[in-house]
Amino acid sequence: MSTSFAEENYLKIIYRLSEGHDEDISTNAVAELTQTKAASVTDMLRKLAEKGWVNYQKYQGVRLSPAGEKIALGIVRKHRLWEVFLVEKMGFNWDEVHEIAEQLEHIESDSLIDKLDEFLEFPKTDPHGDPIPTKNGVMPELGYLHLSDIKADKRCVLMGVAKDSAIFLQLLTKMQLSLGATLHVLEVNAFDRSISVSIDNAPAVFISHEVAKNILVKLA
Amino acid sequence: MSTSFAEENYLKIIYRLSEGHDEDISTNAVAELTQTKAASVTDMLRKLAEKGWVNYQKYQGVRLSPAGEKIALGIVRKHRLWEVFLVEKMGFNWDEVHEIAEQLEHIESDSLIDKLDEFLEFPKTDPHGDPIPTKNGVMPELGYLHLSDIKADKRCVLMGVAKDSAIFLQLLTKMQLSLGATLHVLEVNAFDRSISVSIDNAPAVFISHEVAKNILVKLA
DNA sequence: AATATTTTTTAGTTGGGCCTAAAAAATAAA
DNA sequence: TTTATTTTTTAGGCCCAACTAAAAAATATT
Repeated sequence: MSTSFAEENYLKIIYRLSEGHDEDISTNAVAELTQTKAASVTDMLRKLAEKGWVNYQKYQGVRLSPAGEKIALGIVRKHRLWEVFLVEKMGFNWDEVHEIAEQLEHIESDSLIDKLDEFLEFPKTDPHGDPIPTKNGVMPELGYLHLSDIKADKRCVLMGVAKDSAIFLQLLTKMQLSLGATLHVLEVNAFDRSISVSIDNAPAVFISHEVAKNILVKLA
Repeated sequence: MSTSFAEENYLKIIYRLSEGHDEDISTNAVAELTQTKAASVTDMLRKLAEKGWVNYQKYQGVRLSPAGEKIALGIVRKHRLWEVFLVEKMGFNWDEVHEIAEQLEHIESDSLIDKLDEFLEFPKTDPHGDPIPTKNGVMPELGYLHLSDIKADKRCVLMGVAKDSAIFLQLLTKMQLSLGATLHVLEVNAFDRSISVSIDNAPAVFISHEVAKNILVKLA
């Protein structure tokens, strides 16, 4: 069965909202991310349920069926591979690629994606450190920690971001925070939960809790 | 003003039908290429005329306005650049890229196309020898001849094809006819207008008029 | 010039995906 | 536990881009 542009977007968004927990997703949550109204979401959920891509009971929220998850993972895979292409081959910055990848993720050609994957030398993560689902629909678990959870005196490496809005990414760039940076957490400031961090051994700077929450690291 | 997927397809098809002559395009001709019915075309032509992209008077046929031509050339430019990408970078054959490029041509991002153009080292033609419109909307005139018009004893070089259906292209490949091949027309056979041609100095083979008509060459 | 044929347009529908407004269900507060 | 609030669904419409069937215009034929 073939999927429309709109259907693919819904499945992708339900997937995103489901990551990391096991509760059903509310109609309103979907409406917010799809930039539509709750009534429109209800319509679409009924259709998706009919096609067997979600489990949906009215007033009970929604979750992806195995078939729906497979489609969603395919879209995420395409999105992230295209992002790698845009940054690595086309010279875009990591804050510029999201909107373009939102379009490219709907291009339908399995052989194109296979060839793109090979051309990019089988990347494991996208430019924001997010894992790229495998061809057979498995999302690798990378198990990164949030910088906001790192204790004082620990050292770690910046592996990814938990948010890819352009203004957030631009701020990181301004602060010299890019993938692979080594971070030495010197102090956690109780007052505002900001942290003092030495980035790549430079003199320490403050990082707000809000920012630290959205930075993913692994301990060095 | 922004253009929908469907509108872009209509403009592209009207452009294609207009190339090389100065008559208005009939509703039926458009219907055939868009794979829709004449009634649907009439609807769309009215809309395109309202937006100022075509000149259309009912029962009189249609032609692109300067604004419409500019949009059409932009689509064709994207289509052909993506085809170069698919063949040169992704390793597709020239008969495999049309459908994928039909999708990619609607991706909206000027900076992406600029970067793609640069990445491909500013190609002048696509994998079928068709000229790529410039960024400012000019279609280069290459002035090739049809192989069917070449006189006996002349030598020429295969520069392009006038049709890009997969079965035609696959036949050419089977016959060792690819871009850049040198062709020596030995004889024009009056009976069926087939021609005897030596390809890259190999022993002569027959090429039907139907095939020769769709091969573009320049004299050597 | 009158008639037949072909092409094109109009009129009326359809389905996809969205909307607003109102009703119904679920949840929170008194 | 009754009432108020929030969330979700239904009902009814809208716009886009397609469709069929019938009418009208253009073109071809006799």
